Amino acid sequence: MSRPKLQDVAARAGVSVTTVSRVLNDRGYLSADIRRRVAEAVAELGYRPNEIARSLIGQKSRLVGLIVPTVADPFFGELASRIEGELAAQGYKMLLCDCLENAEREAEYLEMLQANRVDGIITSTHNRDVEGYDRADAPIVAVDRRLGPDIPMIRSDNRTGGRLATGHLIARGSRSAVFITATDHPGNDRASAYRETMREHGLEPRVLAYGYATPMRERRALIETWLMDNDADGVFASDDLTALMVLEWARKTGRPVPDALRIVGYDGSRAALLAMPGLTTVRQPIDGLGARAVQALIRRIEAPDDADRERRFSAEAPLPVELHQGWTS
Amino acid sequence: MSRPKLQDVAARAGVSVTTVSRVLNDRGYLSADIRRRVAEAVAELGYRPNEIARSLIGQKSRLVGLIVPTVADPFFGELASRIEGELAAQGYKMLLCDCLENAEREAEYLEMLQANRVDGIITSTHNRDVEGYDRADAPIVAVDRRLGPDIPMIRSDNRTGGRLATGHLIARGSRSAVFITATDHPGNDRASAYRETMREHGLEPRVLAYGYATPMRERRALIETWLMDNDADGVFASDDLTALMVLEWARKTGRPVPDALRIVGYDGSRAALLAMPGLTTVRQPIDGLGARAVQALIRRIEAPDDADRERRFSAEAPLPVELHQGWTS
DNA sequence: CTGAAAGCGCTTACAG
DNA sequence: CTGAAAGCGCTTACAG
Repeated sequence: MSRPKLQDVAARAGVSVTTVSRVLNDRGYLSADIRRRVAEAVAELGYRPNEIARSLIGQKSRLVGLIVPTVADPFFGELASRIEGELAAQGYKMLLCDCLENAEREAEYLEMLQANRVDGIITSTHNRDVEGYDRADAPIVAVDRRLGPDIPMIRSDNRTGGRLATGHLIARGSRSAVFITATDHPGNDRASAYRETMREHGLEPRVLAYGYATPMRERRALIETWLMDNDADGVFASDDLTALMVLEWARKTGRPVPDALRIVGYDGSRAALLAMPGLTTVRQPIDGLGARAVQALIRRIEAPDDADRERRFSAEAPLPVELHQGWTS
Repeated sequence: MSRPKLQDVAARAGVSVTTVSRVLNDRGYLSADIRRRVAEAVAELGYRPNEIARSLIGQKSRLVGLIVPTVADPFFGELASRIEGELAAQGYKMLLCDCLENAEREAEYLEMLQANRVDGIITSTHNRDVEGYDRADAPIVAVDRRLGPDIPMIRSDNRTGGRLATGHLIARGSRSAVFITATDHPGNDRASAYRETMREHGLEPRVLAYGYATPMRERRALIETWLMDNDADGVFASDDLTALMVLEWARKTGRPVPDALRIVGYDGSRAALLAMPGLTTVRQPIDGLGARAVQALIRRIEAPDDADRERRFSAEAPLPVELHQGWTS
């Protein structure tokens, strides 16, 4: 027999579909006898309400879309994991959209999510010029990304993170640390914090930006070439994978770490620190970012017209980061 | 104005909803004029068909559920990324279910996915005793997990992987290599390959199994204690993160790698190899696993009664693995 | 070539 | 306390 529907349950319990629906949703007064009969019929048939039909009526799907560059990256993987966990706890399901750092795909995903009537969208890519976020009709929350005045941006304290990392490198004796990042644009608080801190100590900042779209191999080649050509006694990498790449390069080329080269990463995902607890890095509160993003989104979903919200959000301080001290610095 | 529906488009184009639907789905003969008028109305209104309504009718949702331990792990993160990419290419969306290695959650997710009428499920956890897979009414495909005779198991060649790793350790001079894994059950081909290979060389196999549910810290403590108490000149870890953990322990305790301790990991995710290209490891074809899992699932979805299928599947060889040689062995 | 009507599986006023 | 009917936004026979 194919999937039982409400009608089948009703027939079996000897009541109307209305009544079954009410028992299932616990609405209105139901006699104990009816409740029992319906419950029995549900159990006997192994009935499960069709959530698609429910969504169609309720005008809400309890579905949320998550757009990330890729969950193959440990930081975004952990972020996605936390967000999904938080959503599940609140009764929401999550559609995963893995953009592979491709702006076109991101735009398509944005369309797809809306066609599937998601209740909201969390986005955490860094593609530029993605059309459609402004005219989306679902609430949106951005993680570490400025998307527009109306879209809450959840983030941790990149400025303090950048200052911590740079200040630490200098305190450990580095005079010519370089900052390695994907993109060096004005909104990159880690970059500006790095520059500020270097200048405050009378040191010359140098930023190496490899670009998001660069494939892994080229990225590695680019960074290694730069390090070969430019003397640096410290590296502040904007993510841990890059920091570990530099560490391996140092081993390969015989540069003693940390004596000749101090290395500091960024993110502090569990996977990265499990693999390499010795890495000095700035830990972002990934759990906190996920929890806050979900909370902000659900607030927007469930109270779309809350006038105070914007104000409260803009008043919220970014989440705190902390320096994890390893042996690489 | 709220979301336009088919009716609004029809009114604007001056045709019936039937006609609009046909234009949208490109069914039957439509005059060029009508096509144009409908297209215009769609564009002007920014109309997007409600996929939920479509699903309700079509009896298919083009939704697939993916159940994994957690995408915070680089292997499962990369696997999820590939699976999602492959599904998207075939016009399917993916609901992510991150179990956090919790069998209860897995059972709930299984219910939820069916209530949401997913067209199929891909599962890749290792929880035991999860009820419900046998009586699920959606096609299921398992990745590296034996779930029952009717459920295709997609996997790479664990046996060869285990032999490669163990044989390599021995060839590099190791006499007392230990195999570290989550669970050491009879179905673990890597474990049996390790044992076989050790015995073939007249060496005594030793397996350290820490258990899936063990939290990270305890896992680390357990492994480190074992290594302290038992002399081993080689480690074959069943995943790269564990191998890297051992590597860091060796550094901390001053054991020269590879001279005193040879280390081989397993999986070879891009993230792990990017972070630590020097790690010797057995690379699984993660892209291939994802592609084959999706292909198998879609075959089941679109041709549910293909009698030859089982036979073809059981005949399919596991995907090949390869040894990536780094400096840790 | 196009439209009126029924129906997908539910929920929700509205009666009684 | 319970049920008949309308409707969520679409698609699909069935007519014309």
